Amino acid sequence: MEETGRTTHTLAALMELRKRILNGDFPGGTRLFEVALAETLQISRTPIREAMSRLAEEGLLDRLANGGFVVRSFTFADVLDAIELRGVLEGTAVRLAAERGAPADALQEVQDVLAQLDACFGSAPRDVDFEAYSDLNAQFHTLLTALSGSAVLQREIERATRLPFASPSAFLSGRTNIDVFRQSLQVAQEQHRALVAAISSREGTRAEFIAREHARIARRNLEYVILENPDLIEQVPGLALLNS
Amino acid sequence: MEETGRTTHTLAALMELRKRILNGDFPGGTRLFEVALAETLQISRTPIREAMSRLAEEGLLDRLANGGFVVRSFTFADVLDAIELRGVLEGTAVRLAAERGAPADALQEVQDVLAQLDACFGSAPRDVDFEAYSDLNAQFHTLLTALSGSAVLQREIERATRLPFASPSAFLSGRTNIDVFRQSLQVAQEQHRALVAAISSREGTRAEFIAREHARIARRNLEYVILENPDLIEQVPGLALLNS
DNA sequence: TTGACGTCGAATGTATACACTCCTCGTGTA
DNA sequence: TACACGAGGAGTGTATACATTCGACGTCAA
Repeated sequence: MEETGRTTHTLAALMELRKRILNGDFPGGTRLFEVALAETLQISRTPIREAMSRLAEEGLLDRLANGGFVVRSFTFADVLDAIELRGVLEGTAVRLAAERGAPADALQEVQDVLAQLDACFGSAPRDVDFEAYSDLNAQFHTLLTALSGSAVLQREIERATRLPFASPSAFLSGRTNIDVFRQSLQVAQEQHRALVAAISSREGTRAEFIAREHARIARRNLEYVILENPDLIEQVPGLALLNS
Repeated sequence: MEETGRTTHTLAALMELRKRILNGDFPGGTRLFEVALAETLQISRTPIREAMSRLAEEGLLDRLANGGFVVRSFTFADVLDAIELRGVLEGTAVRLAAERGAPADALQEVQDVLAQLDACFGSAPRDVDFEAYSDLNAQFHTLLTALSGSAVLQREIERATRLPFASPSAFLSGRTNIDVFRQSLQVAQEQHRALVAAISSREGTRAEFIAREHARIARRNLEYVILENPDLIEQVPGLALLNS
């Protein structure tokens, strides 16, 4: 993230507002007022404006026609669509990587992360180091998109992936104990391997297909988990902003 | 566009800066300073900041780590990638439209625009009403993406389409007299028809394929036109910001 | 010569006062 | 009752002064 640098009021407000939005303190459609937030956070309107502007960039806020911001409304269908979108974009990235030919050293780097991911799995099917897996998985996907050689695509993927819940594993893995979810990680890892293999052998179409399936499984898992445990929406910070 | 409303200094600065950037007044990599621009435009720093913030949203400016903005660098390869990306996204939209089944009235609306597009073509191969075609074409693509039924996807498509030159016909058609370009419009219109037909008959895979081919032709045309007429980069406003 | 250190300045961060706009609500009149 | 009009207030737009930060540059000493 970029907000590890200097601590300014703008960054503090940005993080605080993002936290509150994802936490569900402001339901979708809520209008945010500069003056009110300035009082709440004990700072002036200026950094509040700046922070809201950046949250609009991130897609968490919408600008109103005549000034002001409202919290963006996300439905459950939106979340599923975001995952599908991510699959399409990553699919394009790996297709391009295969078609254009990824540099050997970059490919090796991906292989290394892949091996590290393997190390997260223990002997039992449900024995997985979630914490490590999450981080490595994010790293894996980042390196993968970089293989495409398209700065434009990479940038848009980063954007789309930041949409709430575009990567369900990132926020579900550490917080739930649902078996179906744990076991799906084994499947995911299989796909990771197949993906890298397809890129290496320059099979663009196949790589794209696998990436899409990969996202589709993530999508289906989230769908399943939520439908089986509707109370998760209240429990998991970040899911609380859902409208429906 | 949204900037037809009330005329504020922020909007004035936004439009002026965007114009200058696209015009090539600020080459990619140029850092923009608040004070300097405030003096130039005879307004205070506040609306300048606001305008730059929005230009960062649009993807024309990049934020620097410790504050400030630089003009984003676009290479010719970036432009081609942006077109490819647009093809992928629109492809996804029409696939979803076909798979999920688009509402009949919305589909009819698309058919209407399709017919209007037909009316832009005269009897001779090169006899095309560019002005009308451009507007209708943009409208056609907008309606098409709306058929997907995915608000998230539609939003990201609008974003990606706003990237400079993601829709080459929009800025080339009215300004050039290149024959190959004129005739390609006939091909494009063929694809439009096939696209709508595929959606109507619920052939998602086929619809997606056509949309991608559609963008690929746009890409190839732009590539061809620019390589044959490198001086266009200087002549056409908006192309001037290219770095290489 | 090179490196550490301190000063200065340029540029952004922040606070705040004031201006403007739009919406709401009440009042008046037909 | 219905509608036009106008005042008031809520909220954002804008200007500006001041604070803060970071980097450039020069100085000094090893």
